Amino acid sequence: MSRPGYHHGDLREGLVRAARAAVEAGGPEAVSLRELAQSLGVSTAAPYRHFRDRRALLAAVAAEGFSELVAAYKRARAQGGVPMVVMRNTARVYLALAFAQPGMFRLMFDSDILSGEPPPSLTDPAMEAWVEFCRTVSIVDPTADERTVKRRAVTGWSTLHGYVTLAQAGRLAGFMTEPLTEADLLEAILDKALTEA
Amino acid sequence: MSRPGYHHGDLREGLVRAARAAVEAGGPEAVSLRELAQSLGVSTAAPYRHFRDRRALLAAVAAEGFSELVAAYKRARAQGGVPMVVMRNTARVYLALAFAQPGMFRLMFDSDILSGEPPPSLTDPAMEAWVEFCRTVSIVDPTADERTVKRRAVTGWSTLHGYVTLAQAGRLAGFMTEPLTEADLLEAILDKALTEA
DNA sequence: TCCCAAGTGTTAGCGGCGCTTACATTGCGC
DNA sequence: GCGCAATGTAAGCGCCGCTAACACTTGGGA
Repeated sequence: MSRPGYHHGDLREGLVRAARAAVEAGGPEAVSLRELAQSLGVSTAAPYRHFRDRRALLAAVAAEGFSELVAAYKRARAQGGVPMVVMRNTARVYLALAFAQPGMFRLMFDSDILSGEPPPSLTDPAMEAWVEFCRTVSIVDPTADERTVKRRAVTGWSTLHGYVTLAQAGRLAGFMTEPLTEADLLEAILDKALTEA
Repeated sequence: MSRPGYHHGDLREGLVRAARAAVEAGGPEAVSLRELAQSLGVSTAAPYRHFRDRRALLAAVAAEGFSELVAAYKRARAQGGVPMVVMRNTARVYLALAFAQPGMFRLMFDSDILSGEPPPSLTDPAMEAWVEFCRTVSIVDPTADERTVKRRAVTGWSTLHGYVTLAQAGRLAGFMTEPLTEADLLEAILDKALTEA
């Protein structure tokens, strides 16, 4: 972390890495440009040479998250198996992201953080994630037309997303007295959401 | 809004009202205690006589939101009709809250805003909302045991919540090219989520 | 080879924020 | 009528995002 010369070397990359660490440690709101700059041994103004503002840095981190989500979706499908198993593994990918990296998850999906039109660099991987998810949905029922696939994808993703979001916001605590396992819920949710209609 | 004397009259109530207006205008992050104090013609330290910190004020606003949600749920059920119609109207209540008062909705459900253990004043109405929702779910199928009702309620609410959250975060924009109406989605979602399993 | 322009870093500072401490005023219950 | 709790104020701390003006470094063209 020491830096001999006047220039840092690759401050941009360093900022993204540090910001990501902060996001995963304390959530998006824990990212402070001043703090990051200090921890990288750089003045508080330096980050603005590489990112227009705080949101641009967060957008870069979120873009990484979406890229990795897409990659994980592809891996789940490449792993093969009965279509319904692939679908289930894909859902598990999403749940894993949400529960293993809640900070990153919130950065990617909370509405207030990246409000306004996100930069295209974010839009692209995010859209790709939809495409990948749809592809898996279409495997479950190859006869479905595109419109139906989209509807099922939105429904299924919404269910997963809503469950995760409510859980993370603590809105299920105290209500779900019987400890339904995530696997239980996943089955209950997916078997209904994606097999018919 | 003018205040002759030294004391404000009912600063607490004024703060909640102003905060709520700010939330509905610009979202929870638009609430600044200093700004609210100034707009109420009061010093910047005055709000802290009534709320421990910013989160406590937001929690009070959120509590209002939950109370009103509960009341709306009850109204939907009191309105009567075939069970499935009641269920549908209840879902509409939730969608209406989300789309007509997006700021309040985010305040109530975004995870970062009221993180940590919420004060009991918030916990209570929030839990009541679950109870009311479950009651309506149980009407659809009165033979279901409590555990099943809870599972269906969590599933259904999750689907609604996820759809709304994704929509508000702009994560559906550009993907749903065919403009499915909300009514379409509501049917697609609810008919699957709540009628069986 | 020199030199200059682009890139990258620094210093200093503006305005805003949440929150605290110490002090001032008020008005209600005794 | 008085004393005390409730409620207000002024001032200030430390943090934040962001900007403007200036300094250093480096690489590529004359």
